Amino acid sequence: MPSKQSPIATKTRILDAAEELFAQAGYEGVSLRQITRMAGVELALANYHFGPKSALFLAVVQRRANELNHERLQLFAALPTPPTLAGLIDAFARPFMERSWRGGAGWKSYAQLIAQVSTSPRWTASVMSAQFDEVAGCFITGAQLALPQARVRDLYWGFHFMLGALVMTFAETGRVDLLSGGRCQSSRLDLIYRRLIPFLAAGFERIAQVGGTQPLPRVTAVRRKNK
Amino acid sequence: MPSKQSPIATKTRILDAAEELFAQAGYEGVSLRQITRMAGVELALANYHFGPKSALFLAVVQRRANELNHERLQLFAALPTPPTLAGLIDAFARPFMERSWRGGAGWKSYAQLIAQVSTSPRWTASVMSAQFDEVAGCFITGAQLALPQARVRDLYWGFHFMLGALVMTFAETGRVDLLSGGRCQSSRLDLIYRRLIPFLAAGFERIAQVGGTQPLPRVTAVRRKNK
DNA sequence: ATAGAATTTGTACGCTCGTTCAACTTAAAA
DNA sequence: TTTTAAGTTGAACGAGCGTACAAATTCTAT
Repeated sequence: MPSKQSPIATKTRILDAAEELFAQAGYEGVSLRQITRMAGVELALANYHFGPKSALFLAVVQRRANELNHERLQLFAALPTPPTLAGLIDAFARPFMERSWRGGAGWKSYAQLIAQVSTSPRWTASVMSAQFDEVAGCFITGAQLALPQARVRDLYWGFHFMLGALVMTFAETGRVDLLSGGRCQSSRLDLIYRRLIPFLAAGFERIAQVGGTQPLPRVTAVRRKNK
Repeated sequence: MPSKQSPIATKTRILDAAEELFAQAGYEGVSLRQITRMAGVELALANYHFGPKSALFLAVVQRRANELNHERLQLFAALPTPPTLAGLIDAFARPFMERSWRGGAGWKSYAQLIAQVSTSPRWTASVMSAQFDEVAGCFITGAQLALPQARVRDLYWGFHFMLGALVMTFAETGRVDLLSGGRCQSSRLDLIYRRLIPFLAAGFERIAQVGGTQPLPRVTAVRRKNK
């Protein structure tokens, strides 16, 4: 006796389960059987609604990407001209951060999933760039206004470093919890955020000043001597 | 006719192949058959030399971790007292960065593998913390000397952000290449490094000053209004 | 030279994987 | 009410998976 509910309910349940499991174990680490079992639906429904596994994965990523991009653009538009650097960084980071913090378990899983996808070369072009690079371009444009003396290339690198710090935060691996003996908690995204924005703003400002011209500390020579 | 060579040569070939493939597709994304095929050895040799697949994965991570940790500690010891902040960051980042840059394909794969492992909750405690947290603790100790006015908790968060930027760089996903239209190249780790160290040093300094007390830019109010 | 240990080979087992499909049930349109 | 489409079910397919093991080979020490 097939218990037929609204097809969008079925699709949502599959997406939710896939989101959580993919975030925990990665694309190949999860089987369609695990996903449909957690979703409480039959195996074949995954294929019926989404096609092959890879398309389901893409659907999981896309579902929340649009909402994120939309709000980021809204916040960009609401900035003054020229924007402050901290305001620009906040406008980029806050939509994701706030949802991961209090948007429910789904958004938390999504953030962890994006964190893993961001560091894997095989998903970069097809998933990350395809979904997020348009808005990233807007960020760079805003950064040029906020730091007009900076060279564009340095702003790209700043964006790259910013992404790294964000991604590491989203991942919520709990490593800093272990390392600090509990003094820091990965789950307190609000406390992290208060430090993240000044950290990144200061980094951008320094990069805008010195670019790639700064001589590096000469620790290498000492290493050679000791070896 | 079994072509028997030195067993350490066999083990090395398996480790090299596993390292490269794990870096490309993750733990579950690679089969022992793929690994042994690339290594040019029989399937059963993987089990004979390393035991189950999970032990092979751990062996891949451990092989280069010891060398890294050792040199990091050497560089720490060679720093003046108190260390400069940039020197401390350099001592932590350079061993990995320099090997990933010109240490050959193996080190490059290893860096990409560590980047993926770093953002996956399931490997954090058993792999990342177990291998690298002792040296990470030394970094924090040094940071306390370099920034005596900072609260320790803020230094942990600075370390967390630094790890994120490092990991994103190691991943070499090529995303910034796409985003910048070729103006930036993920593979030019030397050029990135010149910007990474000042970026991180400035971030640490700012965090040491303001900690979590900084009020955030009030973009949220605008968002509410627009919605 | 030969015994014994270490390494390599080839094959096989049981299991899970993604995908497919015809039959069946439900909802909506005529 | 009948027709038609959409959604669901359960079973099956071939393929690849990690692991195990006895036989064959090569090295090492006596």
